[in-house]
Amino acid sequence: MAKDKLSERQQGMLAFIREFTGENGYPPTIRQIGEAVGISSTSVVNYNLNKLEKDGYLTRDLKVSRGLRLVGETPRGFVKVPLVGYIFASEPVPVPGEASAFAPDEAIELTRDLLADDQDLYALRVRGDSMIDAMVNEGDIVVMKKQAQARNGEMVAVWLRDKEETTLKRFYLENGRVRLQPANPKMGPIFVDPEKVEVQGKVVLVLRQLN
Amino acid sequence: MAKDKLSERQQGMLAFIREFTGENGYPPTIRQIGEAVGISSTSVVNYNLNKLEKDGYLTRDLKVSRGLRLVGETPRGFVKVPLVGYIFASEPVPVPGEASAFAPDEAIELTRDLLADDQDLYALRVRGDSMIDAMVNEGDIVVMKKQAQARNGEMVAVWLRDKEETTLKRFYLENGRVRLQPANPKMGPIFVDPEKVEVQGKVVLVLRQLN
DNA sequence: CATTATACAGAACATTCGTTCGGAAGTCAA
DNA sequence: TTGACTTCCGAACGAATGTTCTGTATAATG
Repeated sequence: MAKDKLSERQQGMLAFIREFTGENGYPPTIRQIGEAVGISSTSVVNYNLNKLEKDGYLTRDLKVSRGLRLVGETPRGFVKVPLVGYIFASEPVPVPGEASAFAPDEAIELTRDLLADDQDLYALRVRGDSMIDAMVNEGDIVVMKKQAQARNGEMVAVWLRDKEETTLKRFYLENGRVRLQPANPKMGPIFVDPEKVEVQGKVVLVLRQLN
Repeated sequence: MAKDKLSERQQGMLAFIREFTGENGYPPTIRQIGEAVGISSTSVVNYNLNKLEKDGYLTRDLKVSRGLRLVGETPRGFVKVPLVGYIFASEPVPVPGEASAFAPDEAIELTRDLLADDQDLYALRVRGDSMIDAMVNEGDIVVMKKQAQARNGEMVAVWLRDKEETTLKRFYLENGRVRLQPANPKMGPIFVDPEKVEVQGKVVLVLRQLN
């Protein structure tokens, strides 16, 4: 609660805890903190840690070695999504084989709060500019969730049998036909016979890195 | 190195370590691991940990409490980017004030490998569909790096003084004039007097979450 | 059969590590 | 001044925790 400014020592402690934890994968002990910031007595470190906790900068688990956690650093929720290939209009999208749970030459790491769900995900790099109507372009990465069915309104990757083409669209089944709505609101939908549509997966995230 | 398959116990240990660490921010003790997977003797846990280390599944720091680290389990690279507002065509983009280092009602967390740089970043939510030519749309999130100058080829947010409009384009200064190139390759560039262009920041990442 | 390696248990041991206590020095207000 | 409060130190205590040792059972090997 005390909204006092932190003492230099306390700032140093926070900085050290952050750095140490990042480097070692576990937090430092009281004695390590003391040594780092130049405190000879463990009780003083303890004293300041309690203060920092009261001020809301960290959480302590009493009686537990290294029982520290910086608040805000918390979530620690990662998802590693294998980058399994490319997506472009003229081919069906690759779907990672069941068996090959692991062979990802590459993977991207995302924080879990970017995703609603973290099961059955895989990522594809967009190749070519044939998907501009889906607002994705060469180099973008689309994160897909493996599923063969789509619910209305979901953005899915579909393979159009007769056109022999992959496309990313919002999916609507209505009046016995499938309406595929481009992401770009300035473009109109296309209508397809449900028999001719193969849902390859649902798009859950699009990433575009600029450099 | 032993490429034997892991015993069920060892898999359980790895899973527990991963879960515990994710939940608490620090790894479990030997005894906690033992309890979790049903091993009564600390020596047996130790034994299996050594085996797992030899097989390359984790790293141990001897003599150190909770001195465990799962390999491949992320170098813990987070970046917390404050979500400071909205971007739309009819207003200049907000730039977080120098002083207000903290006031982010919201923030998004990204893994560091998504970004080339992690300094001076902030995020904006796209409002409206007036930026479709930049391949971003309502609801998308753009991550910006604060900078007032652009180098050729960079994707920047610029404020066009005479049009009174914000736009996202690739920036090229050539022959004394500025060429602004839309992300959408099917659209042509616009040319502007350098005096009329205010660079508000560089776009480093575009995120689109679908739900 | 004897030998070796693996996987485990239990107990004891040795540190590491969090906690507590008495006290000292400084600041601030009554 | 006195008294409270804060910040610090040093030392000691006890619990938490990693390590080691002895021993057993099993399977594979020759």
